[in-house]
Amino acid sequence: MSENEKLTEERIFEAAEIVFEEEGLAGARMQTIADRAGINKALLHYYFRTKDHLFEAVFTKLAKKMFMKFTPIFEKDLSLEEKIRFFFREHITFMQQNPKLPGFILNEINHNPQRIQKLIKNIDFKYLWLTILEHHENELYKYNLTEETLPQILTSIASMSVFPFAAKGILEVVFENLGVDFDKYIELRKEFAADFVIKAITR
Amino acid sequence: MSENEKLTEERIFEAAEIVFEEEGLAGARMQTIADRAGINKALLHYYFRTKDHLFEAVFTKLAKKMFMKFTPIFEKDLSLEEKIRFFFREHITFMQQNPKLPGFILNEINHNPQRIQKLIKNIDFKYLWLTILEHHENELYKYNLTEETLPQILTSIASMSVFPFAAKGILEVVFENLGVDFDKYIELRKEFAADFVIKAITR
DNA sequence: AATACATTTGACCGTTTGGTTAAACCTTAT
DNA sequence: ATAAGGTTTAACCAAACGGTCAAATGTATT
Repeated sequence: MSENEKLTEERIFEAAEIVFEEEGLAGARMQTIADRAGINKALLHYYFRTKDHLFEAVFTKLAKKMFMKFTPIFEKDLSLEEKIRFFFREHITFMQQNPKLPGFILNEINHNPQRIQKLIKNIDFKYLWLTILEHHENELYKYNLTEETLPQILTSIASMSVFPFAAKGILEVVFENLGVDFDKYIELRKEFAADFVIKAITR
Repeated sequence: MSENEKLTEERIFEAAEIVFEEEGLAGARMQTIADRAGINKALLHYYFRTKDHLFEAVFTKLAKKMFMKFTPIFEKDLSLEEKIRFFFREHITFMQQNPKLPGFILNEINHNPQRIQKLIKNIDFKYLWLTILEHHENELYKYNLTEETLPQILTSIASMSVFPFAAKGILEVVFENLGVDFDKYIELRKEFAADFVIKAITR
């Protein structure tokens, strides 16, 4: 019963993750999710009252899954360069396993920015910056890292890893034309992106 | 009459551009487009038979508008460094005027990759590479530019300019927390991105 | 075995959606 | 003036959609 319940709710949730990720909130159909979970459509509403409830649950979990991959880097005891290399390796590997996640999250946030607000509103970015200051005080000059350059540098790092997946649909077509394999390109990117960024920010 | 026809069709098309760009194919409603164009819904189907027809027309125009901004750089008579600076200035300025375009196009292509195929299938990327070889033969070594690094470098350039707009919804919330203004960040990015890339690829 | 309660289903409901139709309207050519 | 043909509209349609309901089924408690 409680065993079975977990199973059913889990099956629904997993089906919803796949369908929402593929079709988006507007494109997803409750019937499709029910079919994929192998259950009646009414049972969907028994566990998650409305489509919005179900989507909210799925989105929150997936968004956290995504952003959680960003923060732990700040806490590691590594040099800045090692942190950058570590980030690209870990983050790109994670996206290899969830290639549709970046596009899904970016799109849904653009369609409804309030959704992300409550997820990251309680993160204190100023504190994060102070942590960097503290841990890497002697490296700041070497990398020309100031409070002013920080937004540019951080978004550059994020873009280098996220963009290839957010633009996967285009890149695969372009690469085919060039005889380049997308998966190999991604594998190479783990190191290329790290080299690229470190070279760019080192004085 | 023919004057009026142009006007009506144009009004519909412009309304459709806005609605599709904001809501996406799945989220857009024909009624919303009709309202925005100030006409009857039936008139929509008189000019563009189906929703898919209308979307196809809008998407093709917008996608071309976007990709057209990429190609002319190859033909300019500038040094590689000047080309990179020129690209970021022009491309980011274009996106400032169409901030929702990148997210829209990326998302729709991910949801239906065939759509982009016929748009860029006839572009010969190998030829583009040969053009670069020819125009910048003596600069290739300086920038460590080879047929193998080209995909990594080109996607890095694209990501540096496109990502901030594709992730606008997230960045605006994060920046608010940091006391950073998105528009000022974008203005600064035109030069930062160029410096960043040139520094990264110069030996 | 009987009660109570949670789970699952098929049938159903009201609304929204993309799309159609027949008639009204407008413009132009004769 | 009127016939002809393109343009615009209100009313309508069938299908798809999110959501509900009462009944059926399963499960644990006494």
